[in-house]
Amino acid sequence: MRSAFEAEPLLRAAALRVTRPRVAVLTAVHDHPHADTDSIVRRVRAAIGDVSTQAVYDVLRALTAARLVRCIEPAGSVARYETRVADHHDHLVCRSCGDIVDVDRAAGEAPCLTATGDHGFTVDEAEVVFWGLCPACARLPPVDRNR
Amino acid sequence: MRSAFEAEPLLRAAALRVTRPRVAVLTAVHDHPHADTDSIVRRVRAAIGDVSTQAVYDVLRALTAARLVRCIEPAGSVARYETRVADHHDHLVCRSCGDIVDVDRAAGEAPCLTATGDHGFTVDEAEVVFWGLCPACARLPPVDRNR
DNA sequence: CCTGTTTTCTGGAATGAGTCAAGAAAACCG
DNA sequence: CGGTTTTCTTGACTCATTCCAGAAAACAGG
Repeated sequence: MRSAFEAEPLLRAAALRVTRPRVAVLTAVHDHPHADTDSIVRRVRAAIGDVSTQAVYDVLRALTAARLVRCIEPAGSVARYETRVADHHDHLVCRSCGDIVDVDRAAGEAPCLTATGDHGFTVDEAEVVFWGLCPACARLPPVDRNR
Repeated sequence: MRSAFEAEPLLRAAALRVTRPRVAVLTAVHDHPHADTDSIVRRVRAAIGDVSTQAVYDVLRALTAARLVRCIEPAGSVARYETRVADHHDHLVCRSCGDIVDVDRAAGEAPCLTATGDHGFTVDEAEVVFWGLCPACARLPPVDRNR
């Protein structure tokens, strides 16, 4: 699953050292949005051979800090990552199979729920998660992932 | 911190057996909204003596299934619980200290971000989390809880 | 291109929230 | 009061994630 995606320039632009694990992780996340750490580890190993689990965790943390990837953690799920960081989109999560898809947020309505009575908080982000069932799970008997 | 809150009738109304652990857990969650499991365990033990950790987990699951409490899991935080289940409110989370406060959602604007292009999902809930800094942390040097 | 400095990666052990399972103990029904 | 069913206890266990110390790689300067 080769992609024309070029990880190296992105890493350099972010002032991050270019290493094989980093290129592989960034590419894997780009090619498989919403993947969890474990599947990223497997894809990275398939791509460049042995890589320690720790390295992947470190890389994901570095990439997240550099805003090259974004970490999403829906309730009841492990951490997942995506490279779509430029725009502000939200997520749709299937309660049954855990599948996640992006939903564009119509431009103007960004923080449409302004925190009235914000208790003095300085709000910098409004995160929206839509919960429901994906088409496939909707027509199957309820599997009940009790969450 | 005795409260006039009566857990027993709520349990009965939900067709749940009334046990000391259940009453204690429900009361603790009511009195300390957004508490995590560990602090609930400690409060319950302070209230009624020895209770197994497992019992608290079981009770919280039962109460959640019965919709007497709601479980919230902001990214980077352990599970937290609240008894405010009737209305639909959102949460404001401090990036620094993890503190959570409720924000009322103005009536009409419920799922104001209608999932346009919903990929065929059957959406049943829109969850909104506002991220920022609480007043106390806002005026302190950045503690950086890197999440 | 070689060397030193800094950052990253390896390997292995550890942490901690949460779960599983089997039997003992309570609740509730009549 | 029994009998049934549900809940609680105990203790082992899973699994994502983190910590640590040393080895290896990347980059900057010569």
